[in-house]
Amino acid sequence: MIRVLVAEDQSAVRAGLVLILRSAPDIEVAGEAADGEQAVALARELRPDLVLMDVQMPRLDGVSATRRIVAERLADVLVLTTFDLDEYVFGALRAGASGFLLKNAEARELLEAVRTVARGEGLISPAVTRRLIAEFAARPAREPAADPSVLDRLTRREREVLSCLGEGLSNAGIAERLEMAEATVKTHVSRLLGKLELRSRVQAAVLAQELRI
Amino acid sequence: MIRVLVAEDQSAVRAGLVLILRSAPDIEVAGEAADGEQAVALARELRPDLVLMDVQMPRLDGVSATRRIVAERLADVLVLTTFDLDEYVFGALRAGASGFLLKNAEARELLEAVRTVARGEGLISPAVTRRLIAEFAARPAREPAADPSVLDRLTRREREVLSCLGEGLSNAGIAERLEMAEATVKTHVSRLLGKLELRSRVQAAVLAQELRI
DNA sequence: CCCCGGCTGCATCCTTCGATGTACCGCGGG
DNA sequence: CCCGCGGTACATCGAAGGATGCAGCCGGGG
Repeated sequence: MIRVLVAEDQSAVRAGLVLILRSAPDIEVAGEAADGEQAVALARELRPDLVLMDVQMPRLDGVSATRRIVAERLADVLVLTTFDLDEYVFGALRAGASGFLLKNAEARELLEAVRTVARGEGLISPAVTRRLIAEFAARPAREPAADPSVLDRLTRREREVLSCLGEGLSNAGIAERLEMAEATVKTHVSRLLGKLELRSRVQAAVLAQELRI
Repeated sequence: MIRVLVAEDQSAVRAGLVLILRSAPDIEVAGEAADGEQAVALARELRPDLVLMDVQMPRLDGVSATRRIVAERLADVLVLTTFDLDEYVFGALRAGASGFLLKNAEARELLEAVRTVARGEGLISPAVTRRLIAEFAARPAREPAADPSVLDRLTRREREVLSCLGEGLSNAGIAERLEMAEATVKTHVSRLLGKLELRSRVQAAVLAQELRI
């Protein structure tokens, strides 16, 4: 039995969703929420298998609610919306939603979507899948250019200094942050430049950026 | 009528796919290819609506073939594979595939997938959708942190210098690249630092990185 | 026409950076 | 024990960077 929490502010729509869900023998409506805050609260309380989440809701929008629920690992989230705006789709998926369905979906599709997500799989409305693919393809592949293994050659202190360099700090700034003399900072900078085969702190900063540190 | 080109090296599997496709009244098998090279050549010749593409094929693999077909805008590509390895999935999607289906799909699902892609929508096997979402979410959101509008305040020359800074070049290096005296480079660096409210070239380099310039 | 303001270019001066030499500490092996 | 080695720390000095002042150049008004 799949226990579902329905989060949708328009009561008529919510009633419709509940009706559809109840029509399935393997699905049970565990609760109903009329806004995002309630959705999070009820998810904590009821621990459903899945939350059917509308995007547009008062108090706390569906995307934010999704983020919280996923962060606390309370349940999987299937996001439901009328509009297939990119910001909704990408926002919801980045928030950790397991699926994204448009409201114009058939009742049958909705039930199938619930079962799919409950199985631990993912589901995207066909109409938005192509844009997701496009967006995905557009993003540059995680550049293997920046090789984290080079960091192994650095000592802990040197890594700390490199991190500071990535923030654009001056030697004086680093000295203050790491509580050492500026002269010492220079030593570390010099050594890490040598180990990484760089010629200036600027290149080190760029590298730190690429390595996200 | 949807015209489909089937690209699959194992003849038995290919025959099975053709049989399934022929069973649908709205789908026509326009041709069959036994490797990637053939697939590209036949796509050029037959101009099908859609190519059903296996990943593992001799001579030219399915991902590369997909890349070519999409680059030439010959047809949409629905990639088919036995294994849902990340490299296949992400590779195929980045190559421009419109859909990705596992071979364990039912005949009905296959036909539905063909129709979906032919409609211009996208389709991903549920089993791999979740990983696509995860991968998508893992990629850093195009950070709005770095605001491209600040660049409007810079002159063309200053933007060129900023770009060089982003590569970690020294003033001397920039002078050579842009063919001006080092003293002039310093002027531009100084001015752009002021306009961007930064305090060192390192911060400018970091900013240039974030803006991807 | 001339003037003005912004862009571009260069030179001067002081600050910061980076290379180098040295010293201290802790640790493992001869 | 003493030595060597790697990590950390600091001082010194030449080199690079950054601020500032100033000059030519162009385009739009007055």
